[in-house]
Amino acid sequence: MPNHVAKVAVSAATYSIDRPYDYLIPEEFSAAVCVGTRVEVPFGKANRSSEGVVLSLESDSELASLKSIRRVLDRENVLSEQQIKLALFMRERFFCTVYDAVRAMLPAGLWFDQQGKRKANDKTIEIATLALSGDEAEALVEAKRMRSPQQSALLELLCCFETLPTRDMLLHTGAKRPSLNALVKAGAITLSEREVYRRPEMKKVESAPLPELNLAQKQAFEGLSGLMASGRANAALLFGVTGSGKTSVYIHLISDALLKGKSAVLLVPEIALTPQMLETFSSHFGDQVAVLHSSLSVGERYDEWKRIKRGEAHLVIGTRSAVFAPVSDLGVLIIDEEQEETYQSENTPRYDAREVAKFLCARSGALLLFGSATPQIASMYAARKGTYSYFELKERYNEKELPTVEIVDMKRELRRGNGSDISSILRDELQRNLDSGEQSILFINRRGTNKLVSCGECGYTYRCPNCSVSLTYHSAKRRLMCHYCGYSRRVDSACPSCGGELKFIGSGTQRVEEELHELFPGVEVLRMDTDTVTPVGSHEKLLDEFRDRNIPIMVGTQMVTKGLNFENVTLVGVISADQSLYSGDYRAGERTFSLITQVVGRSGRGSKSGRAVIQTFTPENQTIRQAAVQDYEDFYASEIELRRLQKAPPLLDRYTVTASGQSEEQVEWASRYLFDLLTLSAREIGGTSVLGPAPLPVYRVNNRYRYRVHMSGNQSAAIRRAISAAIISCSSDKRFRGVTIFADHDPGD
DNA sequence: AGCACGCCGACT
DNA sequence: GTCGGCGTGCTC
Repeated sequence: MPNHVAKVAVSAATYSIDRPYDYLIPEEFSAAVCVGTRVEVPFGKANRSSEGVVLSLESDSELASLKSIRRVLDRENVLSEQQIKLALFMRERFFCTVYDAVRAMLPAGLWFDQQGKRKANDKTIEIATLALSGDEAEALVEAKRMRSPQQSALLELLCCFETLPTRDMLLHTGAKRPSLNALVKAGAITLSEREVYRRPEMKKVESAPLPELNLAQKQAFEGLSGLMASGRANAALLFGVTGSGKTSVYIHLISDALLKGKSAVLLVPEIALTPQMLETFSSHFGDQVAVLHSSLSVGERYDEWKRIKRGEAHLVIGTRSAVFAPVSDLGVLIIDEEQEETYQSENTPRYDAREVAKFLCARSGALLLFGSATPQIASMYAARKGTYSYFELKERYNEKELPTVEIVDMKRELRRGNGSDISSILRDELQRNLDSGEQSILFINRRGTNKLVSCGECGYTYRCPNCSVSLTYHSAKRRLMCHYCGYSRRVDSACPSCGGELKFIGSGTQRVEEELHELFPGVEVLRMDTDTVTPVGSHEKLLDEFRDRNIPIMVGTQMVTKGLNFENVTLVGVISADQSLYSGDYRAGERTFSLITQVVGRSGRGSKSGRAVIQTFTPENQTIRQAAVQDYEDFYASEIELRRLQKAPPLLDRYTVTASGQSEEQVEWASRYLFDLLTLSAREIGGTSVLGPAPLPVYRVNNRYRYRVHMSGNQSAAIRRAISAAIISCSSDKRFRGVTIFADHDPGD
């Protein structure tokens, strides 16, 4: 019985009507339509054309009459059966449509623009092939030498290589195009097109032997390798303190997978920050590496995707979306710095790469490895329960001591009359480093690192017209900007409200930089923040400069915390540790611990031992004290107790449902309605609680108001069903037209 | 989301 | 009589 019917996920279907739709397969497409190809189908009353993807093939349908597929959009399937299962899982897990999931899984180059043109095509180059036997060709080379020397030279070159790109041939011989055409006409050579890959640019590196492992690394590697070889679905946590050499374990594990003919995927939080890491991996795995991240061109990304799909690249390194790389026979999937929030997507589909990875590895029997120096409380909880296997690297590389850490009470500093950002203790430590020619890094733990502009007389501040936040001043652009929607405007010469003088309050890196100049006149300070690192690659340049020119002090934001490795840095200072602590969500402690640990870890990576100074207005705060002595165990113990009391994850599953729209009243009503629906469901499910609705901390973004309801319990599947039903009910309610609703599992903010 | 069907008021 | 208002319901 041939398959006449295709079940199709349609792009025009919204979440509330998203289901597989049956379409007839016209006779002429019966060979071309297979599972995982995209098709064009008529949809709705007006039979508007919509894209769709074939989920399965059936012999017939339960429905009496069906519409037919109009066109097949791919020559071969763009999704595997496995990936289709993943898309269906994502719909259920992240409250998106199947097609939303498909959109996230495929590279942008495969999609079509308004005119129906592909955004990236296969790139080809013209190549010439010798059409004569060796002897014949050599004879012709001689014959042509006098009358047509260019033709002769071209032919002679081709004799050595059989086939060559024509561009290179013309370049090498200096011959012109007509000579080449003449050879074609004479039947001496033939021209054809060959597909080439657009490869992202990478520094050329020498191939290197596998790094040597110390005892602890070896034990971790052998344990993990054993799990991988078992072929059973496994997840493991590798807890390795900063500088303990997790990367070496990754390299051995990946090499192990590749030797067994399997592929490997390595997810990193932010590729721009890890050029050193990329170099290391390409020195070991060369062309087997495919890189996927946001700063690739559409063409490059598409070609890397093809190399992976065709089995020409077996190791994928990339950010969040690389979890969708079309690898076959996955051996190991590693998520480095697994606590980072960048693994969670903030746009539709609002997926979490860690959840996707869990699904994929469970399905394929691959090993899933979470690596971190400061694991999520949830991950360590899973390891303690035995859900994850557990491995530890306790020793720092070549048994280096942790930096000595001093906590400075800024309240006391203030009482003593020092109102600046730099305490007397930090000042003395900086002086010590200046004297000894060693380098220091100062870290500012603040979100808005830009200047605030306000009136010195009436206190007026500039607010964003679209969002409920103040505008900040970007000196590079010389404009006031909104961080949430990108709105910008020029700054007035005087206060627009009272005509008073406007003050520029440098709230972050700039102010610290100025204070440093006052404290240490003539000492060079390198500043690194969004103001100084806008163009692509300038981040790297600044870091190289810091190292090569041995600049005494670097001041920066978040970006100075990640994976940097500078021999001569022996002092780090955290200007204010408090900022991330009191954001009001249950993961604030986790974030602060991780942040401080990472900063402190930048110190003393070379032969000299390191120091760290942490400034805080709450020196008695337990999390700060635990982070200072790098006592994760203790932090975990107190944090998990807190979670137990708060009934927070990981002891319960928590979901949030958010309504947003331009009318605050409508959004409020919609969220109230959601709350009522969910409360009813919660009563049915039992052991489930619903909180809210409440406006988000920044309750207006881009002219849209945002309200949120929380739902937690341990019946995760039932909760998800209830949320799905509530979203459908609410978004098909006419009273709430213009309100959009989305849900997240345990979001970070 | 779109789009058609359908059942009531202002117009040629 | 009919043009068009937007309430209601469906999308293979």
